[in-house]
Amino acid sequence: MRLTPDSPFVTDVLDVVESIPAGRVMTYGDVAAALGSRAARVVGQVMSHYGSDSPWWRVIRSGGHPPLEHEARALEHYRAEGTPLLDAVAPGYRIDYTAARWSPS
DNA sequence: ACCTTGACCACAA
DNA sequence: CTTGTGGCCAAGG
Repeated sequence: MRLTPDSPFVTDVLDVVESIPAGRVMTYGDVAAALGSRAARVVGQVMSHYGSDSPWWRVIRSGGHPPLEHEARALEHYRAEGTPLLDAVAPGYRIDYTAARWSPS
C-alpha cells in the first residue's frame, strides 16, 4: 500500500517540512500536531515515500534521534547547516532538541 | 465498512 | 542501554 503524492495529508506534511529553517528541527509528532493530527506514523510514511526531495533530515524522532536508516546521511547535513548536536561523534549522536526545536508560526 | 501498513510515541521492566 | 506492549492514525485495497 502507498499514499498517493497528491493526497491532502501528504501535501500538507511536505509543506510543513519545507517550512522548517536550516539548523532547526521538528519531531514527527510535532509535524502531525501542526496539522491538527496525532498521526506521527503517517508523517513517517510520507517522508519514506515522498521526502526525498525535501529537507527530511530536519524531521527527527522524539528524543533527538535522526530517522532510522539515515543517521549517517543526516549527520552530514547537520554539520553543514550548524544544527546543535549533543554527541557530534557518530554513530551514536543525538540532536539538541530543546535548542533546535522549531515551531511554525 | 474492515484489514493492513508503517523513517512514530510513551511508558514499563 | 535493550525489549516488549499498547496506542496512535491516514489511506489504499
